[in-house]
Amino acid sequence: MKLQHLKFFVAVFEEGSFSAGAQRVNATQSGLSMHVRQLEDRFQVQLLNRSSTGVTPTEVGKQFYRDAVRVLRAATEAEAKLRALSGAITGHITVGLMPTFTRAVLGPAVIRFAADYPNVKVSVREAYSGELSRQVLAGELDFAIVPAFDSDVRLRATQMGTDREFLVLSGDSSLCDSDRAVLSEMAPLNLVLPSRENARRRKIDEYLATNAVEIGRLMELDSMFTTLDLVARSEWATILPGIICLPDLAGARRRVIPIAGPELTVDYLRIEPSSVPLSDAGQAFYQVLEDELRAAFDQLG
Amino acid sequence: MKLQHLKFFVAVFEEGSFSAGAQRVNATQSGLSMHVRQLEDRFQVQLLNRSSTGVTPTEVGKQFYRDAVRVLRAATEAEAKLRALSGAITGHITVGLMPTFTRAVLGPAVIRFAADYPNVKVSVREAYSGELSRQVLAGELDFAIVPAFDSDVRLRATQMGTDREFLVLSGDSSLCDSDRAVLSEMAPLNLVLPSRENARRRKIDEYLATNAVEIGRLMELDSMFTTLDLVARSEWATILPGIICLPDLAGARRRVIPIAGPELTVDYLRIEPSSVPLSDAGQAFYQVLEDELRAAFDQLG
DNA sequence: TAATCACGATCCGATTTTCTGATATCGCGC
DNA sequence: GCGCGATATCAGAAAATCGGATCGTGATTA
Repeated sequence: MKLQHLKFFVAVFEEGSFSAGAQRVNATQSGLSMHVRQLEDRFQVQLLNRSSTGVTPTEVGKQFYRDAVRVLRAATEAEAKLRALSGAITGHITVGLMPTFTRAVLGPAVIRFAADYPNVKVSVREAYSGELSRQVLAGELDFAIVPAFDSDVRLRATQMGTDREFLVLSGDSSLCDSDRAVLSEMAPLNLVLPSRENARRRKIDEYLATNAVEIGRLMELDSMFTTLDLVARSEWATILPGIICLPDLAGARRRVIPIAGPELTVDYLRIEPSSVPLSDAGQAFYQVLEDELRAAFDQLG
Repeated sequence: MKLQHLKFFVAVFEEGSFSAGAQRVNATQSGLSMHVRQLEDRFQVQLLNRSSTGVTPTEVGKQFYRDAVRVLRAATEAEAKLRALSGAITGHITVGLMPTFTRAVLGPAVIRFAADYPNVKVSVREAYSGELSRQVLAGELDFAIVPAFDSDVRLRATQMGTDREFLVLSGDSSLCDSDRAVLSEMAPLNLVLPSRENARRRKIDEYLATNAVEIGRLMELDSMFTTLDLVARSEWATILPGIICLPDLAGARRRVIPIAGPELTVDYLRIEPSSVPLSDAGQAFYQVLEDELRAAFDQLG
């Protein structure tokens, strides 16, 4: 089995088509067909069900996909580190992160990055999404991670992952005793939320409206730490993405309950100027961030 | 970069020689030379220092080695699972484990194995090493994991890993307040140890003798659970391998202190009849065990 | 000091694998 | 029944891999 087999299979799997997969990896459709068939023949399994409209994975195919991406991830990481150690990756990158990232993801990421890429200097700016996209447009940042994307042709956006939002209460609050928070069925909440300039806020407002959630009092607070502190020691509640709740999951100061019926989610996007490609150093740092984000998701389950 | 590059590099690295590495992977010396050189050229790094007596890795080479084995491990695991899912791996295997393994490693291992290899039935027998090697010789076990190896031509042994031994005391004992236990400098200990038939015991006796450790009273107990219970609620102490201490590291009932000055270690070996090759199912189960052992080592640090 | 030995680097021809582009085939909707 | 969009198949070209022979180089030995 070669890496090529895995790479091609993953491309077909993700695109749902041999032809589309071939485009993505700059190869021919027949090449991919052969490779996947070789895998199936060698191991005597069916990975994909072919039809004239494309392909759908079998159960075995889905499981193998997970293993395949793990292998590919490890391989590209090994390559990246080697390139870094050769001193080829160097420079100074400046990235912007939404406050969510700076609590649970940034810490481990910078530690690993500093060790693996000794020749790269990193500067991190923290701000909300509007300000971040402005800075990216102004060329002040190599890239930024933002929760939502106000489409702009001058920006290129790539999806990084999807997180769930959680209801956060003080540890001794009696407002909710279930392990899923159905907001529309709860007593009117006193909510602390970020201001309307915040991209997440807009999505939350929409959710509250469409799901007929009753709100008691509303406080606007654009400081993450103050919000967390306030929630811990009062009956005020707030709504936060999963990755920022991680440190609270174990502790007792705050209770963290997934929002259900229906779920409320946040998408994390990377945005960068569409005119200039991301530097090697920037890509490397993004890789590490993404990796840590994935690790955080795994902890959330 | 291809898997072949990694496989060849790892072979050369571990054997410390191109020629020896070539033998191991059934290839020619020139082939390995080319592959490693390609890696070095492509990434502009020096991985190995060549001399006429063999090769020694550079710092970069050592780091890359770690990444390389991670990739290869992931790849072989993916292959194994695929083979398993095809239903090709089937049968009934019987393995023998020393009691150490049944506490921290066996649990996770059987859960994973049952999920990944639905067509294989596993039976586990628990016994001390002498009894286990007898059963392997009698053909009653596919393989066994034992702490030491009384060389016997009818058995093939492969090293699985090396673990440290720890001194285990009750949680409120005052016998040792350091985070390393230097036995020769401590007050005479009351020790609970397995009987002399146990292979670990022989190594412990040797250690106590050569390091002039003073022993107070000695109790022989061949039951792991009774030993743990006794230690928790009395001033008796015992000596146990790291992986069996894992569940105690967090708790307060027992204190677990690494033995130092010098270290005391255990080697885990897999033994099987040298006349018959290990079945695919047996190899698969061993892989999972090894993987969990490695995970346990990682937790020990 | 010279012969020997063990090892890695390099070269070249034979072989095998891999990739492509064209063509055949299939299933579905119209 | 026909055309569209999809995959499978095939044969030739290109590329890589492999293996044996040869050369250079240190360390060791007589």
